[in-house]
Amino acid sequence: MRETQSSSIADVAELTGLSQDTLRWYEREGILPRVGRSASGHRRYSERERDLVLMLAALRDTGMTTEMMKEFVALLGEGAASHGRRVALLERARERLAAKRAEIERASTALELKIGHYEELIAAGLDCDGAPVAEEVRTLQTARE
Amino acid sequence: MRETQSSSIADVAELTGLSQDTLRWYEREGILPRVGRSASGHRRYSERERDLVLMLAALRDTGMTTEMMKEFVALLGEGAASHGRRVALLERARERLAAKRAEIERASTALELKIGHYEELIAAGLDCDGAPVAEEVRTLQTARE
DNA sequence: TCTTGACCTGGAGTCCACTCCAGGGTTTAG
DNA sequence: CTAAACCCTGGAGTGGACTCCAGGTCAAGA
Repeated sequence: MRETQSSSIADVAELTGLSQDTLRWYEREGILPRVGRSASGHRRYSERERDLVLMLAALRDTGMTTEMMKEFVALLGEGAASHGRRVALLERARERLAAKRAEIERASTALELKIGHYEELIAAGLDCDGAPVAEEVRTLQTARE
Repeated sequence: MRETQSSSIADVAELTGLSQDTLRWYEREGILPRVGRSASGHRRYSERERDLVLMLAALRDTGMTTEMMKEFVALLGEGAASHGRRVALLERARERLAAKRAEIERASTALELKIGHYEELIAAGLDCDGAPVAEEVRTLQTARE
């Protein structure tokens, strides 16, 4: 039986949804360890390497920074003893996410208030200073572009 | 009675939480219309201008882009007839926010799964391939740094 | 008078995560 | 033999929203 097939960068890009440029850039930045090359110097991804890229794509999609991804890959190299530190890293990512969520919720509330404010003004036929709005202006108010 | 006091850029920065550099940059980019100047060329913000900056700071905090802020200020100049278009702009901001929220929720779910995965492995005393982990390694697993 | 401090302008630099490009090699189909 | 695909490297460019800086003006205080 032949060894597990290796894939080209195009295959891995397709598989993971990362662009070829991104794959090359991850390698240059040391986020992804150097991938094997064919005789002609083209990247050939082994199954292990493919799986690693898939995991990195998943971590990226959790909003992790590339710096954290790099740390995570380093921990993978340390085996099972680093499980605790991996969890800690993931929890840092969770905290980042929680902060972003809080930020969004806050912004959302503020925005709804502001939208409500304008809708009230329009409904009441008033301008921002509380003065009534002329009829011919009111017909313009529902225009959206 | 004297006219309402004008403020220095330092005051307005303090009031709005925007940096002096940001205030100057908003003006340069045309997000904020040119502010009045004193005889010596220093910015003097009138009450109206202060309120406008406060509003911009609030819009910024809703995650609006500076481009949208610029549009919004332009609509302010058109008076009550632009209320509808202002609402439309705010609704665009709302959609951006909704998209970001969806993104975060998705990321959050993925992250919880991943954290759960590692916690299970540690609890079960297994490494990623399902092989048992040696006792002396297990004591390292709870280490977080 | 000298210094300090607040402010001015225009331009350059920063961060992040890519993305694009020039210039070159190799492999495959016709 | 040649053209088209595919890939390589190192370096430069992008976008958004600032942030920093050099070099200069101006007013008030010791």
